[in-house]
Amino acid sequence: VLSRRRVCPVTIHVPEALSLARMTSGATRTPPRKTREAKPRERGATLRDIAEHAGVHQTTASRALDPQRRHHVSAEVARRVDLAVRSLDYRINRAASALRTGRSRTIGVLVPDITNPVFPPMLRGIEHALATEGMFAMVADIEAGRSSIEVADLMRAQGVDGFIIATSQRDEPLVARLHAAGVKVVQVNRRDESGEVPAVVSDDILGMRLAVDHLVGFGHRRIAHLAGPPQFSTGHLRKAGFLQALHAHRLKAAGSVDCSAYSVAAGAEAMARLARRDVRFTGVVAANDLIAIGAILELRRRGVVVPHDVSIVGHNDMPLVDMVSPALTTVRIQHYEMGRRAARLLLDELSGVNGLGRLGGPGADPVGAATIVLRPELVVRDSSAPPRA
Amino acid sequence: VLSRRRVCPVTIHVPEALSLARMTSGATRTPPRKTREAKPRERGATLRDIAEHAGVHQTTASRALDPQRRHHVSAEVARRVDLAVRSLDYRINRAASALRTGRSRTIGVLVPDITNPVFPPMLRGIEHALATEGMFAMVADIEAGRSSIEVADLMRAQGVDGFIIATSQRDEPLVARLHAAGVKVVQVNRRDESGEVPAVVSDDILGMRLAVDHLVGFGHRRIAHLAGPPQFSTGHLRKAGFLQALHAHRLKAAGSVDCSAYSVAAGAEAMARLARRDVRFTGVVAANDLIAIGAILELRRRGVVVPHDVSIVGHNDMPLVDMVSPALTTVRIQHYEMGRRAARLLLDELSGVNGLGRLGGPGADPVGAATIVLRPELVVRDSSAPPRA
DNA sequence: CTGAAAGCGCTAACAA
DNA sequence: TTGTTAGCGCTTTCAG
Repeated sequence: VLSRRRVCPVTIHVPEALSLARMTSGATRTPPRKTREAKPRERGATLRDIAEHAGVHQTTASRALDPQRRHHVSAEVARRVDLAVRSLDYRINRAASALRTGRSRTIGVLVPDITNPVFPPMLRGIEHALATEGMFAMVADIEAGRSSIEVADLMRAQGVDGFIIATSQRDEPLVARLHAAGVKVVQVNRRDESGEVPAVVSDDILGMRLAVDHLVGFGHRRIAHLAGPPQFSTGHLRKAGFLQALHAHRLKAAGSVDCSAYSVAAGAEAMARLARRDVRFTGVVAANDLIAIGAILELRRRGVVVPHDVSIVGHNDMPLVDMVSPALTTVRIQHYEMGRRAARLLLDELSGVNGLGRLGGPGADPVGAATIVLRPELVVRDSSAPPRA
Repeated sequence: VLSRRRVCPVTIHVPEALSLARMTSGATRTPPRKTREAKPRERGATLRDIAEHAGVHQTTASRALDPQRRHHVSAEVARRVDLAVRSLDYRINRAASALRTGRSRTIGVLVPDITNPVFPPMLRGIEHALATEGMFAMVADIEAGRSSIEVADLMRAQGVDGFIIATSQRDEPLVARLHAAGVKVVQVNRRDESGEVPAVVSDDILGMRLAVDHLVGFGHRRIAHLAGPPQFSTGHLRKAGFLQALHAHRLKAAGSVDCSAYSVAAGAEAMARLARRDVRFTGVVAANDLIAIGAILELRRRGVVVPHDVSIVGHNDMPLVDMVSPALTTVRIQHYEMGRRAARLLLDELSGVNGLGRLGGPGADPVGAATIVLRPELVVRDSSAPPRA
């Protein structure tokens, strides 16, 4: 029986200093760590190794390594600990840290379709903001058929510290559920309508006003709208903004049809429906660039030339829309900045006022959730022009 | 002193069954858990709660919840455990699990620039593959100025089970370093040249042959190349493939210039350099679509019409290149599939042959690393045509 | 400023 | 098939 109890029979690729530390410590401990043996991968140096190498107690080493508490240890100790870290190639074990503190330094990000060019820059903004705090994003692409609730539950099990959600519908059960459970959530780009969960969005109403004003400025009077899916705040608000902007000019919509999705196909299909209605229009404001492109394709198919016969304005200023033919006039929104701000907002929530003052949970923020609204700008290109005389 | 030692003075939002379990257990345990008190967020039910609710031991509950070991437990117990899970809204604590097992069910993904439309579908493939195993991707966008080595080290600290790397240069210190440390790594799209680390790539040589054969088939004889950055395998191999394909037709390159990046700007700049050389060409094969578009812009600026005066073929079939003017003839590569396969390869490595047979580390796979090469296909559109007579 | 002690929630090894 | 025991590596009291 005793023969099985040897200390770490094999050691591979472990710096010498480290294995020394291990051996010395072996004696002072309860029975040697047998669990150490057949691990999936050798584990690196631990805090105990650092402590021994630096000749201090674990606790002290831990303090020396935490920027927050670093100044509670003597300069000399800090130096020795740093040295040990370097010579043993120590990396903190976040799993252990997470288990102990309940914080994983990870956040969950839910996007509806990374393939939609709107989201990559947002993701970028999110990651860059997280990186400044040494945190990471666990990204999940919620494809059709996968429940965002299930994915979020898995992420909660993983211990994410909070969520950034770009999949919100206007009535979004997931957001409500997470919020009710006291989980920190920030919405980005789209938002639910509870008003209880913070969000970072573009000013969709203003965006549509820019588009409408532009066409009206050209002299267009008969303007139609290809609306986004009404279950998203973007679709809903842009449509409202469109109508509102027309109203300000004392105009009525020449027509408006909802698209089933933000896609080229849906845009083409919607334009076909609009055309079938036999309404007259000289300008079209689309809820998004993909829809605008679909519309252009459908018009072309019908022998209508953009912008000669009909002007079209998109929304988002996706990459390459300056290269399509005709180059698309569109409303540029701040994707990267939206992502960045959303992450910052979440970080603030995690460490900030709400962190300990209240216990989180529903109603934790009686003032109402923070909402950040970013300003879009119009980018005029070739798909819009004055109407034919 | 004693007054401070009360057990959990406040309990909020905890299901009744749960708090009951807690109280009962309190007695049988060592001193009551004081650490429980001011946590960042209330923790949910634990395995111990489940065990008590189901009237079995923790270990048994654990077994019942692990699909691997579930059949080692009686059907009745399994049922009771499932019931407990549902009624207590239990979610496994992966941090604890990770600490114990050394596996986090997370993998790290490094991309050079998510904003480049090549990567989102790859990411998608990766995530979908991981999702089948309930795993997640921690994605980091390695922007200029952030060291991929540092990011990877942070991710290692987070305990990722492996890496998928899309940032490889031909001589990639990161890949070498990780591999040397016995970390599981798979490369996608680009690969290093050590040949020791598995990769999933597109057949770049074949891709260029398709492009060249297409132009030659049209009757082009003077064909130039706009090469990708030579430090990437894609840039290097596509250039080699281009030359090789020309050679097979007994032709010589009309010229070849390297681009400094895969971008529209770099493509335009390279085309300008090529034009300045005063070489004659009727066809151009670009290493990537963005470069091709940059080239088209630059040619247009110089009064050269595509495809009337010069034909251009791109590479990748990025979204929207069918909409640019002229619609781009290009080589389509399987982005989504590359990502999916890369993830599967990594998963196999993690659970498979290498998992326990060898100890990982350098030389763990004496047969040589697996490489998966996917076939590209040519997509003919409007940017290529027979040369003028 | 430093150290001792305890335990976060889980699972592997062993024993019954 | 089930239970016992121990400990993964960290941080948090609390005591000196």
